[in-house]
Amino acid sequence: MNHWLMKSEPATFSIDALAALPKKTTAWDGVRNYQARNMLRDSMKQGDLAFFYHSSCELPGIAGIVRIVRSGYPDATALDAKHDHYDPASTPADPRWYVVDVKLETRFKRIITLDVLREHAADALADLILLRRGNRLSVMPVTKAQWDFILTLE
DNA sequence: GCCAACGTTGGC
DNA sequence: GCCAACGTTGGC
Repeated sequence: MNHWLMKSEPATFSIDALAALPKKTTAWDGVRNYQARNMLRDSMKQGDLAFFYHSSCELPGIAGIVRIVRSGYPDATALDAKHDHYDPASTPADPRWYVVDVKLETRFKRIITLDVLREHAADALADLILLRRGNRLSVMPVTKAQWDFILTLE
């Protein structure tokens, strides 16, 4: 089983919004970056766990954990001309963008803030992609060691 | 709102 | 295939 971190702007889709859904499950759509797409399409497997990260907000940080409940399949929002995330270059025969389905596993009582994560940037989290300068990747792998360490910060 | 960093686009 | 211009991300 692999571990991941997935970013979302809470103003667009927050962990509370996920918790409010009937089955606490949704397609993680709208990713339009090839590196992230490749992970959604090729690497994320049913049963994997991912941190749900809130970005571009008052308190950036990890808000909880989701489980991947369906591996990669084409992003329908890219095929819908009326949708904000429509991409005319993506077609049903040759889909360009992918989603996975995620289900809420745990909502942390308190966010593990970016500040707290940064406190360990010199040691346990030295290689965490999230903390790399200029990092913009919205879906990224997390090692088991990083995952376990971050859980101790909750 | 600012700005650094980075990915993408398009002219050549 | 290069690279400047542009758009986006995301923290502050």
